[in-house]
Amino acid sequence: MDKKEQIIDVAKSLFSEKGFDKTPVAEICEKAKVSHGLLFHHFKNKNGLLRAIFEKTTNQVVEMNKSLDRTLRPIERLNILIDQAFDSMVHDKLSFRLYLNIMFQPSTRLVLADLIQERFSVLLEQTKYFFEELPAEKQTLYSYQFISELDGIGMNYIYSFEGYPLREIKAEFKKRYNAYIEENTL
Amino acid sequence: MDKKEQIIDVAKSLFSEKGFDKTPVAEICEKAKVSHGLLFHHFKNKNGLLRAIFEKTTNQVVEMNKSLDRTLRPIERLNILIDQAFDSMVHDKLSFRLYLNIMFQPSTRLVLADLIQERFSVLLEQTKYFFEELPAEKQTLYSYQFISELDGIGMNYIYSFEGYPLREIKAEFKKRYNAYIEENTL
Amino acid sequence: MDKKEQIIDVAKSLFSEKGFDKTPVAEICEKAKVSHGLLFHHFKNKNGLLRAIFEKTTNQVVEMNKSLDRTLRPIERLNILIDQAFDSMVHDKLSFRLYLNIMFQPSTRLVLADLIQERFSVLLEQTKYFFEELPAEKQTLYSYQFISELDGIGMNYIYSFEGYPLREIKAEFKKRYNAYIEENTL
Amino acid sequence: MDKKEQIIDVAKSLFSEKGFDKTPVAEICEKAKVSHGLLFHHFKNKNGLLRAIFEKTTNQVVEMNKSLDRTLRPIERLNILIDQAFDSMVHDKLSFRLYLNIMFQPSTRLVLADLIQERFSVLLEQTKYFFEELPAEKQTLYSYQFISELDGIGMNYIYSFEGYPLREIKAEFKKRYNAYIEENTL
DNA sequence: CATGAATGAGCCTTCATTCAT
DNA sequence: GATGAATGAAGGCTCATTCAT
Repeated sequence: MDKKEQIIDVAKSLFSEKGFDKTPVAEICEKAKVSHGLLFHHFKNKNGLLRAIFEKTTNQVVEMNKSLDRTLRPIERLNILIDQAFDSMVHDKLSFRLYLNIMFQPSTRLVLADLIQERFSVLLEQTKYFFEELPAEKQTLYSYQFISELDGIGMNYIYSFEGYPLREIKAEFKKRYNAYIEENTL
Repeated sequence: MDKKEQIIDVAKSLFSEKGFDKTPVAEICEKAKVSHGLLFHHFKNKNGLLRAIFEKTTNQVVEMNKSLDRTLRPIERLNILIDQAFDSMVHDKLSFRLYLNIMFQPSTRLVLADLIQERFSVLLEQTKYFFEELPAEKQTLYSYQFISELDGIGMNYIYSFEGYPLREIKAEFKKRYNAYIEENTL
Repeated sequence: MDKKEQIIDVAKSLFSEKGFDKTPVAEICEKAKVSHGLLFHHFKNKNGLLRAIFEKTTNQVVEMNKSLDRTLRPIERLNILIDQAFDSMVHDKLSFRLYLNIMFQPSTRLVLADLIQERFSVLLEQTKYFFEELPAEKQTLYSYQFISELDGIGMNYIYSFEGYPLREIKAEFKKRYNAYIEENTL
Repeated sequence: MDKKEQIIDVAKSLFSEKGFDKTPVAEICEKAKVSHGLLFHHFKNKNGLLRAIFEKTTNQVVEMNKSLDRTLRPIERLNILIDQAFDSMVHDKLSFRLYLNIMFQPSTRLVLADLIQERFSVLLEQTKYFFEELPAEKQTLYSYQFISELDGIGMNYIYSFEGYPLREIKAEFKKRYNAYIEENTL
């Protein structure tokens, strides 16, 4: 039982649930059954802990993307990714809430500025790759649009009061991006 | 110069810039040139101030919507609203940042729970109205989708590192929602 | 009973007795019967409190000097000052201990750098004035020497283990500086 | 490369530069490239390390004194010692700063109480020896005075803002103590 | 001799809120 | 309406020291 990993897990969960700023270090220690000192032994700061979490999550996202079978056609890979994306909205709300919390809290955003920048660049590149068969300017446009819409859907779904038509929205979403690729591929 | 209004303005600006939690009441007082006592005379507490700001903003959004000329056809009203929405992303980043900050900070979200619920309902209803000529289930679907995508575009644009293709995305967005209406209207 | 002044008094006493770094703010508050918050309401920092104390002491030293009757001859004024200086070693050990503690703790020295610089300049100027009848280079030399020796005597006396011959050293000290003036005045 | 000696050197340097209290053991370990465990293996605790340093320095001072050629006349030995003392002010500021820091920090003073007492006694005895040809009460007086003045000059020089007339002060100092001996020796 | 994970007490500081004037 | 001194709880962080390996 690696205590460092334990701290990260507990912290991620608490940050997601209560927000970074509203999570006392003391509570993390308590829940992770770890002394105060140890947390600061492994992480420079509360901020440092946040960075560690963010980096870990970025890696997971990138890995997920890399794992896509490159022998598949773009449109097939795209559909797999869309499935994964919507799946994680449903099954990994934790990560998504934390992501939203971090992104729109100026203080944390600042702390992670470089990592956010980096993650976004990677994501953008990987997304463009789905549209590789399209003209360059379309690749960029659709990528930004793809990411934006996915974010928007996620953020509305995650905190929605019942009745969010996720299934239908996903269907529509999938249909549309398939169309983008197909119409330009003819 | 109404001091109460002054407090609201300063607070809104600071909350947007630094985040609600990271804005000390003391700083609001200082910048608004008002004593601590006065602020708490006008607002029950810091949360009360936030609620006042949120309510005011909700009203403005609703007013904006109501002001749409009801003699116009839905598709025309829709296009006007889309223009307004994208315009405010560009010219009123303040409000949008504050909105995002508040929505995804569990603590503030809780404080405003009822107001958020209310604002969303109103927004959803008003949006459905654009799609009144479509079948009911489409109205709901497109409304959720419309709001989600707009949020997603806004949040990515507002915090983007240069190069966000807002103009093109807006064009695509407009084209698409026009199509939704037209194809179902035939 | 001005609470701010109360804090200063208690702090000065504690800083002197235990050293600045070893004096918890909590203890100052406790002894001054003042809340934690108030201390930080009046002083920016623990450092700010130290600066306030130092400034106040500097003013007292300067006032003491200014109060010397300017109609007296330099040599008379000098003797009065020497009396005062040795008196305060005996009766105001508090200030002297604090002074020594502050001066030789790199951290506090840094915090007070500008104030130390300033105090020293004023002291040097005022001291030179005693030797105004002497050639310029002697004025400077004797002033530095005067201050240095007084510091040295004070610091050895203040923490000495019994038996420090303060009286005799003072006599010798006085005799010598009188001689400096007289021999050059002929 | 004896690690114990290495620790002492690094610690002495850091204590001098930042002050004992403001030097974390961790930093000593880091700079000395030694683990925490090892430091506490060699020294009982941080205080123990300080004591080791102090004792070592005392020995060096005493050795310096002992090395004076006993066949020389007191006045000659005195002049050699004065040269050495002023030399070390210029070339071994490190030790002097540490000495000052330790002496006037109540906490460290307490930790070293016995060693300080001891060092002072030895120093006083050795100093008296320079004045052996004088009457007993003069021996004591001049010794205290000699030590005090030397301390005062050192502390003002070591932390002076440019322009300290060390050379002239030394000349005056030497002249005076030579005079003390000569006039009493006639 | 050597390492470094782990502990826990203690300290400075922030900040929303109250209340006498 | 208006002020600002005063409160007190809570939080982040440092650091000497121990101990299993």
